[in-house]
Amino acid sequence: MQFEQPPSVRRAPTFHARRDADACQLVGALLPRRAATTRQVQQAHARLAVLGLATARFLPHLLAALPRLSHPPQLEDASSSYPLSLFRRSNSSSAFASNHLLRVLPHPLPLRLFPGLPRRNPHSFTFLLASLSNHLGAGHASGPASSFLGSHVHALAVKAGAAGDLYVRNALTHFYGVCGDVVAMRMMFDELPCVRDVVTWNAVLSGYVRASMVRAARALFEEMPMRDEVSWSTVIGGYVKEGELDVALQVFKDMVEKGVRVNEAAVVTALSASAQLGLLELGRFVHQVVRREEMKVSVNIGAALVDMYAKCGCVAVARKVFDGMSRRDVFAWNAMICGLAAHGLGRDAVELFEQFLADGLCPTNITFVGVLNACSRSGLVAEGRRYFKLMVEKYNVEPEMEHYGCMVDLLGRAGLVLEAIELIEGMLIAPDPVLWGTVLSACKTRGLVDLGVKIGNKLIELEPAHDGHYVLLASIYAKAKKWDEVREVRKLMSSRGTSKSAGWSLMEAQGNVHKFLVGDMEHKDSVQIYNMLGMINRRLADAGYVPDVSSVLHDIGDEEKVHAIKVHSERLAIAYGFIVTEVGSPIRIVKNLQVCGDCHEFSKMVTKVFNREIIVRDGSRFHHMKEGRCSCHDYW
DNA sequence: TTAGGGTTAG
Repeated sequence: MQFEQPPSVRRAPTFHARRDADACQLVGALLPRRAATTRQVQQAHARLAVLGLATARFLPHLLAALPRLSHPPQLEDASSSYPLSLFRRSNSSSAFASNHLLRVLPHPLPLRLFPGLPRRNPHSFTFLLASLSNHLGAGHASGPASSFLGSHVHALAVKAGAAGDLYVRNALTHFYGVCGDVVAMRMMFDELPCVRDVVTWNAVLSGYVRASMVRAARALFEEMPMRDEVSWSTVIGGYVKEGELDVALQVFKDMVEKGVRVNEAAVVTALSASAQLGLLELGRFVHQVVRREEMKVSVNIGAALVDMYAKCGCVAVARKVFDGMSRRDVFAWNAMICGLAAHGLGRDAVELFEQFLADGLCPTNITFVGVLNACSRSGLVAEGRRYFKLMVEKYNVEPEMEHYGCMVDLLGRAGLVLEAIELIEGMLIAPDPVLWGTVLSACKTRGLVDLGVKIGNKLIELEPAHDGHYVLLASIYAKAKKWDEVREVRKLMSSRGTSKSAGWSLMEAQGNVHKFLVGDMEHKDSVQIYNMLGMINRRLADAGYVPDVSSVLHDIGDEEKVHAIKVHSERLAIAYGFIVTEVGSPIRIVKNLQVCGDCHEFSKMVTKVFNREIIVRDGSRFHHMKEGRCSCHDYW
């Protein structure tokens, strides 16, 4: 890209930068304060040219302001080869331009260019290592080969006398951590204890977290002579990564209580933990911290809030946060689209997706998971087919197992079971048995006993340790009232040593989380809970509710089946909700498994008879029950 | 110049 100067400007008095700092300041004044885009840097370049300042002294500062390229430069593409042209026209007597070229170019160019760079300094190793770490951290192959690359750079640094530099050592420590080479990382760390700062400690901490060694990370965290907000957020992120969500939130609370400045990463990870738990009070606590600390609701925090509110049952609040965001990235859109889908608001999700496309944004594989899931939940067959085609043909997104999962579910639920089977059989990748499980589930809802039995037996043969297959097959038999067969399946299941995983329900009340199991007598208020449940049952019976026992798999008499159903964890949670929540406020429950057919009927009836709203998050979706109806339209 | 984070079907 050439910047010709008009003659009138060429005669204008020229600004002479006495020092590099002046040049840096002037270029800085032409750019946004943070994270400029290539386009913005080019605009600043044009203005410099107009001022007659597009010189070797100024250009390196433009290079320094450029974002990293994600693809190797193409010479015919002005914006991607722009860093190279800036570099060529820069002052080659300093390492500054070389270092920023290393930062901007994607792997493997920095590694290739490094030996031939006209000027280098100890910092150059840091830039090179950061480029390698970024590449590996973005999910590209790591392991012994990459670690070897690190030792190669390490050797070069030793030869250049830069290996003692704190920044270089930190970058090396981080690099080994990214490769997963914990031993090499630890050697770097242990070698020169005198050359350490908080970044060194944080690099090791993150190495342990990456290697899923959260215990080692915690031990190191306790041992650290200095900590900053990055140390805290790394530990919180580590616990979230390992699924220790309650510990993650406890560490976040400690961070707040100790008065450590809460940063964006800590908030985002704590929100993610609350979202995964589905516990609204915890999520609200994190949101309150954001407000109290007067933190800016950035794009990342906004997206995390949308996700949290959606996953904690407040899809309307999620939408409010989403609509109020001044800038939204694809993460925010994805969270909102997936959130609407999970709440059974398929048409809203599809509408939002259309708006997303109309705004000219590029959908990712996850956007399509969300929109296909929305179609499947709301029975939008034609739309689902159209988006699946669009995904492949227009957006070049390779269908992954998740997308097939949505499509198989979409077709199966709509009764197009044979088409679903055809789709699986025509797949280019080996189908996950889970897809057959989805078909099996469709056989159950559609009452296709023969096909279901065939697929169920095949699945049990394929994965004998998977309890879900036995459960589904048994419930297909149960629905057809074939109790002998139900007994057979259960016998087979227990002889193979598998058993239905225990279901539980959670309820938040007064800052505590209450967990219930089926027939649970552990709760301190058990007597009251069972009394309340008895009262609810009597009122429902008066209103004409008759239990449907077909979802109970035990080979016991009808009366006992009724009893087993009566004490499902969800009902205990509802009864407890009647005791501890205010009259008129909704009862929110989080379950690990899918809600059973009869509990679903029971809960709907409760909302009608007692005029209470019940919101259940089960293993995969939300049920908003009100006035005897559910947002899932009994379609789940 | 180095360290930390969010969205995913059944």
